[in-house]
Amino acid sequence: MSHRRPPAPRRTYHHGDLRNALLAAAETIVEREGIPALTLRALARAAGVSHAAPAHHFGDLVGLLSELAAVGYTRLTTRFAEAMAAVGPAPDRRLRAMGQAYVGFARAHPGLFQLMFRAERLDPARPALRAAMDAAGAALRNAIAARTGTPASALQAVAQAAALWSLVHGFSVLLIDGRLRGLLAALPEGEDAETLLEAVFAVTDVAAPAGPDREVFVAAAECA
Amino acid sequence: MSHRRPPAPRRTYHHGDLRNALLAAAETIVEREGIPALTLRALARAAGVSHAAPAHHFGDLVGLLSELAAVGYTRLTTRFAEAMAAVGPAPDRRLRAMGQAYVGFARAHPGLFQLMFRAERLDPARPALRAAMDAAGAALRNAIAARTGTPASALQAVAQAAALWSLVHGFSVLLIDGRLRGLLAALPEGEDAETLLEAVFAVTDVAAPAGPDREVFVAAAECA
DNA sequence: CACAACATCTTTACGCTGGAAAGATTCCAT
DNA sequence: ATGGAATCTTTCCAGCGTAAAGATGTTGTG
Repeated sequence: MSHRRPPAPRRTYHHGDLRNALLAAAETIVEREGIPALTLRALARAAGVSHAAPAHHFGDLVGLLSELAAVGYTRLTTRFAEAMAAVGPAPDRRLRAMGQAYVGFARAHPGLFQLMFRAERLDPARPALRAAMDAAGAALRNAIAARTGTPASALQAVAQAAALWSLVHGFSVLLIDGRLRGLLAALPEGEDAETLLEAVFAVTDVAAPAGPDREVFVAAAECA
Repeated sequence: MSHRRPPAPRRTYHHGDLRNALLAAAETIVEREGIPALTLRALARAAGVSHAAPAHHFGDLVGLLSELAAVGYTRLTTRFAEAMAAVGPAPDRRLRAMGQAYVGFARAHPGLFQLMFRAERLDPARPALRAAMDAAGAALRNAIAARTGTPASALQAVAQAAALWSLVHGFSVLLIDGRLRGLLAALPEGEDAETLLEAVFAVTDVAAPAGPDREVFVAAAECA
């Protein structure tokens, strides 16, 4: 089944598409045994090739991890698109759906997610990684801008973006690390991480219908 | 039974207080060269001892990293206490001060902060680490509970805690990783990460008594 | 003071890792 | 078909964590 596509950059020979096989094997290793277990040699063993074969395709370990992180970012981007398409055009719902997609991705692929933010083991200069990161970042920024509309100030616009990203990212990281176990245990019966996230959104009003009224109300409440 | 003198720790034998010397050297390595550079052998070289000496004090690498993370948590806890003591008894200000202390700690000790949340390289069963983590967590919970008062529901109470923690943690992680550089560059002249954090607090109304409008902010500040 | 038990550090050794270098195999263009 | 290039293997080296045994200074006990 070796069909040839003119612009196809992958020529199959011995193993046939070893590069993609390595990426797939790398992902299962990272999800099942964690990032430290993802070594060039372990990967080569899993793929049934010599330990030097991965280095040929990815240069070194940083190259492999960067390439794997890139597939993570593109997958996250498509997940963003799907989640937003599923809730219609309302900017509020779209932004909230994206936040849920962010956390959902982290829960579905914790190892990959952690790798995507392990800066010291990635090389952002790699074209694939940079492009994938830019795409994901652009999707996030667009959704935030669409919801914010015309902000009162540049500071507020930036703050809203930073707030939403910080919130969903922090929630994802803490949840994956099991740091929220205590809080989850304190939840009423039947509530899980997903409903907690919704409640977090409601409390922060970052991804909920907003207006200056609420802020004024809060300020007034503090006075009393 | 071992007496301990803070000013003159030269009480032990060969090297004298090698354990603390190792912890100090480990911190400088982690801050200057990152977590991957913190190896038992590099640490031994930095301390001028044989490469097996650290293993005797910490068991293995996980033990060393756990012990170092523990000093990070205790330092964070004292930073919490100092920051809250500096702003008086108002629960709002205290909570906000704690959030700022959280991010400030991450900025001051990025390597240590990252290590503290590198679950796969830590052993939470270590008494020192567990105790230090519990202390920091208790401080955080107390400050949140003091501000929340009597919440409308258990879900909301948990959500407020999760929201604040997620927000400051996510902000810290993204800031340290340089992921907020783009947003920081979009800030008005003279604004830095600190003012962005304040704006984030204002937007999320999790730890801020005021909205983004200066009038509202001033009004609320006068009330307090 | 003598001496044994102990804690601390060093030496040695083993298997694992990433990476470089060179050889072998297969594909592709000509 | 043939030369060149891409792909994979083999070999080798230094660094790593860790275990075990040896060396050295400290400390408790008579």
